[in-house]
Amino acid sequence: MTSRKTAVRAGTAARQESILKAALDCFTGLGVDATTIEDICRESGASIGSLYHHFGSKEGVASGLFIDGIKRLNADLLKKLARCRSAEAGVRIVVMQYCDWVTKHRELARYLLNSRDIAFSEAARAELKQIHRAHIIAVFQWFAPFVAAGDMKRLPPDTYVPIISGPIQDYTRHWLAGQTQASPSKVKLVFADAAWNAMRTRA
Amino acid sequence: MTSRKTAVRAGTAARQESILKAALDCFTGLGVDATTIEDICRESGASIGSLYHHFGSKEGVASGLFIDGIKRLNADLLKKLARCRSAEAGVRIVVMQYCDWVTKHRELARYLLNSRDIAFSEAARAELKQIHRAHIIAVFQWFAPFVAAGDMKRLPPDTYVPIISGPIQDYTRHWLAGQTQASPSKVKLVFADAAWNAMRTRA
DNA sequence: TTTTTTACTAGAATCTCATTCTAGATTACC
DNA sequence: GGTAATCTAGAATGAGATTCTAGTAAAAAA
Repeated sequence: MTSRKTAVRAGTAARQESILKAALDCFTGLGVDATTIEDICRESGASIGSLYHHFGSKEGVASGLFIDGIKRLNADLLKKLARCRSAEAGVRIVVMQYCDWVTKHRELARYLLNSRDIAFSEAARAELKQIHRAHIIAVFQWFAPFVAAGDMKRLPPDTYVPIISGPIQDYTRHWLAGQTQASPSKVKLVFADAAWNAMRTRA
Repeated sequence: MTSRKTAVRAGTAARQESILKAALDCFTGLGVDATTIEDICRESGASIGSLYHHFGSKEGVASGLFIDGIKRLNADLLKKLARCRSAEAGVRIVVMQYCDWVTKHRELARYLLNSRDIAFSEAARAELKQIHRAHIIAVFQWFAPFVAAGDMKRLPPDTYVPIISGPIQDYTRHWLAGQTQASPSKVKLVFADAAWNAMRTRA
């Protein structure tokens, strides 16, 4: 296979974005199962052929939207984490930025929390796994020095994420699902405290 | 409306169970979206008409399986909780029984954790909400005396479940999704410790 | 510039299911 | 035994995802 210029055209990114945006609107309003390809085409102005050219299938649109959202969420966390200067600040920001991001991007967050990647194609799942792995490594690299210095507990590696992020994710999932609970911003300090208490080594 | 005997026939429960069992097998093996009604019929030996008579739709089968699973999970917890005699034992059993149940009923647990009730009908969602509410009330009634006695922290009511159960649920979801993590039974003590530490009032 | 290649758009035709419908079999209850 | 309901069957229908063929237009090559 000779290497080859892909020659992506000018309007392409815009068209893809318009399809993803339309898909999110439809998914939010009608539910993923109930939205048809035609709905997305109508809402985005793309033709069926165009949509299939760019995404290959309805599942391709769904996983594209999912991957795009996860990337934004992850990037936002890394940006904010980079500004922190202590283990406590880091642990707290993990909880706080999740609250803030979910509150700021409600529809997308609802979609991310309610889609289970199980329904995606093998390829999409592999990409997500790769993205997840890279993100976890980046976050762990940030925290590693603090664990080494004894500022944070040393636990089985796979337990950090559930203990720090599990509670706030569970809470926001219920909030987004429309249960009448206080908005995350009202309780985020409770969860940030809980997370830090679970991680701190000194009183 | 005059009250009226419903006259459910003898083999009915067995037939419904066979359909739910077949559905779980198909969902596990092929994924929910990819399994067809015909798949479930073939696997269960039921006809299309019979399946639709009992469940009304594919979504009806999916939500029936979900509701059935949630009921079992909840009932198992309440049974084990009733045997506990301290706040610490109660908090720990919430974590431990979740681990144990998920390990013992892997396929069903995977289905419960990966289905989002968002896709269900209004009626099914209402029933689930009702079941959830009743269960939460029962669990809170068990814990209330200990909170009143000062054995456990007093927090915003909606934060107890996320803080106690959120981490282990997050962990098991990843485990069931096939990430190469240690089985829940290997780390359940870590999560039980974390949950109790987050709730205890005395050192 | 002209030509050629390739990305991209369009939407009609196809095909895969979920669901509906009609008919008939079986069981509970009198 | 009668009869009214539950339950079983599977063919017919219809909705909608996907495919296919035919183009259009931008980029690369000439």
